[in-house]
Amino acid sequence: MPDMDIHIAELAKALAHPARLRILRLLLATPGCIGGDIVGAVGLAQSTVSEHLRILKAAGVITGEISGPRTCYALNPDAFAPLATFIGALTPPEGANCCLPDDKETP
Amino acid sequence: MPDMDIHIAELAKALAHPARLRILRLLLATPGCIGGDIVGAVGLAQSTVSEHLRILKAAGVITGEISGPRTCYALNPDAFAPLATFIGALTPPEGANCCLPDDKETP
DNA sequence: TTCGTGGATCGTCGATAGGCGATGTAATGG
DNA sequence: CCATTACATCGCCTATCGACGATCCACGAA
Repeated sequence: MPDMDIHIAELAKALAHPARLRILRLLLATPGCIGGDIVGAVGLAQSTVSEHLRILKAAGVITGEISGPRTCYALNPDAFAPLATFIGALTPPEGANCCLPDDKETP
Repeated sequence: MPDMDIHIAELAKALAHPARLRILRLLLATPGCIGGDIVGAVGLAQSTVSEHLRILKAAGVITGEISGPRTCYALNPDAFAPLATFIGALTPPEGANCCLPDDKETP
């Protein structure tokens, strides 16, 4: 049943670009609703950023809600579950750190 | 510092293909050392499978050790850590499940 | 040494992704 | 009403991916 694999591969593909990772980090760091601020932050053309947003939205990892003249993007954390499960399955033995969200790394 | 993002993107790209996911599942399910059995299992040409293995090896997610006439491939679970961390960071709020690789959720 | 086997590499093809500027389209502000 | 703002979409181009057959290479066996 390669169904799941295809879906997981699509999720991974959505993450397979630095610009999209940066966009996701921005959405994570921004509580509310940012629009074209993303364009300035990633340093790419507006059309390019719009395309990346479209890809992320198509993969289901973000949502875009039109709010007046702007569009409000937000993370959809649930969408990552299949990929996270897959990666978790590959890491049974030495994944010593379990669940601790230690933020103290990268001092 | 887009260093990390580039690395994470490479990891994600390694997972961004159903054939490679299948190969990883095979390596997970196989304790020892399989060689060309992979070719038969994924249903692609030998050269194509070899290329996928090369991509996985280049991303550092598997290791290939030449053992006589064959090559022994094995998972490298540690390699997924940066990607797993990134995905984990995107899932703070409603990700009630912490670390469990329990497959019994999905209500 | 010569063979046969298991992988790796090469060359090539069509398909897709990534980037940009230009243009299209709603909704707001004057 | 028209102008502006904020995105989305459209071509167009280059670069990379994915797949294959053909070929090369290294080792063990005869």
